[in-house]
Amino acid sequence: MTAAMQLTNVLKTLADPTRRAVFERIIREGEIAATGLVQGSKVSQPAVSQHLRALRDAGLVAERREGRHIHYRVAPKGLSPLIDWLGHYETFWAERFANLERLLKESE
Amino acid sequence: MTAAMQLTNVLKTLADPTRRAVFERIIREGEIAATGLVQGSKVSQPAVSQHLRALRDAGLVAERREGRHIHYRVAPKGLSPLIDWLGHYETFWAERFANLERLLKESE
DNA sequence: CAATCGTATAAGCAATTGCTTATATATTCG
DNA sequence: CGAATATATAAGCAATTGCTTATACGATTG
Repeated sequence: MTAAMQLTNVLKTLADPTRRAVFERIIREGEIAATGLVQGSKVSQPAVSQHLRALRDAGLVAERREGRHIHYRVAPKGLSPLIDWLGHYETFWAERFANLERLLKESE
Repeated sequence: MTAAMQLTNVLKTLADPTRRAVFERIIREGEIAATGLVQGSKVSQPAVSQHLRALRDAGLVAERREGRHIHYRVAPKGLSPLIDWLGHYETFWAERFANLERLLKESE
């Protein structure tokens, strides 16, 4: 799996609004079971399950089983391909992202 | 057009590897005509043209007509929806992106 | 003007995507 | 065990996507 492919995966995964909403909800809740995500969702339980699978495959969330429930939480490193890509081209949009490269180095 | 929709557009536009390659080439070249982008591309001239349209619609590139040629260049502000979104959730992946929010404020 | 070059659009098509309903696979409880 | 709960998978389908070839448009040149 090349870096470009990982980046493609992350971008595709976040590009769907419904799936991104699931991801953002996991962020806000910190940790939440799939049931909780289904409640208040516009789509069905299988749809949510499929989105969770996509998020997991992209490395954007991690899961923790607890009895019948599976609790999902964000895996911040999953965003690395995106952050790294932005940082790689930092010099080209220098004004807006002047310090991004330095920031990335600090966070290693 | 809501912020979420703009973000979706940017993510979808960058998620295609061929289109992203076109975007990255424009970044590297600084300014380049569509002809130049077609040369060395794996896909046909119409395909490149369609990708350029998508990039322009997403606000990621700008164009400058010069005779028969149309020169494309990056529009760094097109990435704002993505940067803003990352910044908005900065507190949740605090370690890796510790200073992103401050960075964003500085670059306003 | 006609020919040519650079670019865009149209139409069609195979592949992918995101959803649904139906069903399967855990896991727990009585 | 059997029933109930939590989640995943299967199958099917309409919509979207990215490509192609063919054609149109726009600007320059002779």
